[in-house]
Amino acid sequence: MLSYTEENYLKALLQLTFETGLKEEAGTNELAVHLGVKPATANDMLKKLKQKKLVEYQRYGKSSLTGEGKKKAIYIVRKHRLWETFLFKKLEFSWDEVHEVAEQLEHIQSAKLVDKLDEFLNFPAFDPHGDVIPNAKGEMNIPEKKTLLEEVVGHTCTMVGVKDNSATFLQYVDKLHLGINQTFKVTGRQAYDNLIEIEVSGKTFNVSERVAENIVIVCKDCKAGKKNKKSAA
Amino acid sequence: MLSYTEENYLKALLQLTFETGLKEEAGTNELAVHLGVKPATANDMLKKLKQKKLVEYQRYGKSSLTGEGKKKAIYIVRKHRLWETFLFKKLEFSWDEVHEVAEQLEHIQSAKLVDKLDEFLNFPAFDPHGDVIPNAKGEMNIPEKKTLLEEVVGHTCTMVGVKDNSATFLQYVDKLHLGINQTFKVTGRQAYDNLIEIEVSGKTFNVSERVAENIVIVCKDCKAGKKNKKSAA
DNA sequence: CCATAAAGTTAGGATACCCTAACAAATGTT
DNA sequence: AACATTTGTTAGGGTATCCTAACTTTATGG
Repeated sequence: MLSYTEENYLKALLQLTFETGLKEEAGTNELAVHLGVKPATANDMLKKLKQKKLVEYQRYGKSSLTGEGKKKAIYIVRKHRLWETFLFKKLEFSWDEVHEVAEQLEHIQSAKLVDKLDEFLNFPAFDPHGDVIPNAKGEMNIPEKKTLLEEVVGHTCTMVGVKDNSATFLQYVDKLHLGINQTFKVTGRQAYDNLIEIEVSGKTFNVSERVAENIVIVCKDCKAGKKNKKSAA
Repeated sequence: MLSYTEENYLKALLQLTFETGLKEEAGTNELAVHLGVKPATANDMLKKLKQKKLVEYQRYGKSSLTGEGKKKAIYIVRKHRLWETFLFKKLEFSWDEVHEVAEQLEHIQSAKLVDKLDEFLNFPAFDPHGDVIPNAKGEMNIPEKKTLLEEVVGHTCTMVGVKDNSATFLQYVDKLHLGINQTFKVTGRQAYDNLIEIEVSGKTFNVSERVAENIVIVCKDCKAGKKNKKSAA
């Protein structure tokens, strides 16, 4: 059983490496800054987590998660994002309020709770910020985000966010039967006025370029982004 | 801000005094046993909580909560029982599984979360164990429990539990449109066969004595039980 | 290629919570 | 009332997490 604090270090390492994308390792200072502690403190914990075989660490070197450490970190992220989704969808929290509370909820220990929550929310793929929710197997594909404007005709995509947060825009989005986690198909493009034709749960709409460039989506039909399975080293 | 541990001590004191009913004070050893720690540890904490003016404590004396301490303890109980209700009603946990997880969830800090959860659950009055959930004002009336068999005709009562946990019985209860937190009225009693007539959300049913003695209720029309408001000393 | 800056480490100390062991007060028994 | 038992307290120590300050290693750049 990991402590609250140990879990936070694992999550931080995940965010500094795989999630941020480019790097595979993180420095001690960098980690300390991320967690709001002093380098000396982070150093202590790195040694402890190395003991537990959750982190790869060597004196004066960069650190990274082991397979096991990564698996645990992804599980914490899964819980965090499921709770964010719960707060947003069921308890009417706004997207900017969910993070703080989810930081606490992510440490609740109960496998059954996580599974049931996932089911209760209907197995959401993205959280209210448009970030991927790792599935029950610990798989977390990070698809590339783009706007609807950039999507290819014929592809099916999922809305994960908006660029315009105004009430007017959000109401319009709602009218188009769109919303976070809503999956739909781009069925065509009008040659004359460039309107984008989409099919959302059986209904067809035409969307202007102005609107399309403010809708953030991911597309599984396009080349997949980085694949971050728990098994990846 | 109270620590996780401090909160547990306050809750324990509440349970050993007001909740259990008879006593107004608790001893150091008693408290230690309740929390699974040694008396020396409980002693340290009592001194600390006295400093914070949450507990009344004197060397070699019994301890009790101050008004402020009691208010905080009741709030923790409120959170605990709301989470139990959530797990039971929304996530299909059984009544005996909810406690352990709620022990963790009760420490989550977010006033908005508590309010929204309460609303989401439709302001339940009782948790899955039939215990009263303190309301948003910190009021916690502890009504006397009895069986439906003992209820007076004309009174309105709320089901808070069952004595028989068999599937057969629970299904029957369901058929009568009854369940935890369901409020209904006892409208009559058939002189001939002693069946009890109740009115549940507009529908009328006749219940046998056999069934009635297995349904635990509380009645607000009968003399109220102990009233434990946060303001009580 | 060496001096300085940046990054990382160690030692020693603080606090929160828990323990054991020895001691002190209160209670109960006759 | 005197002693035994129960109850409560203190002193001293352990672990986890954090800190500061002094130090070492690595990286940088003239």
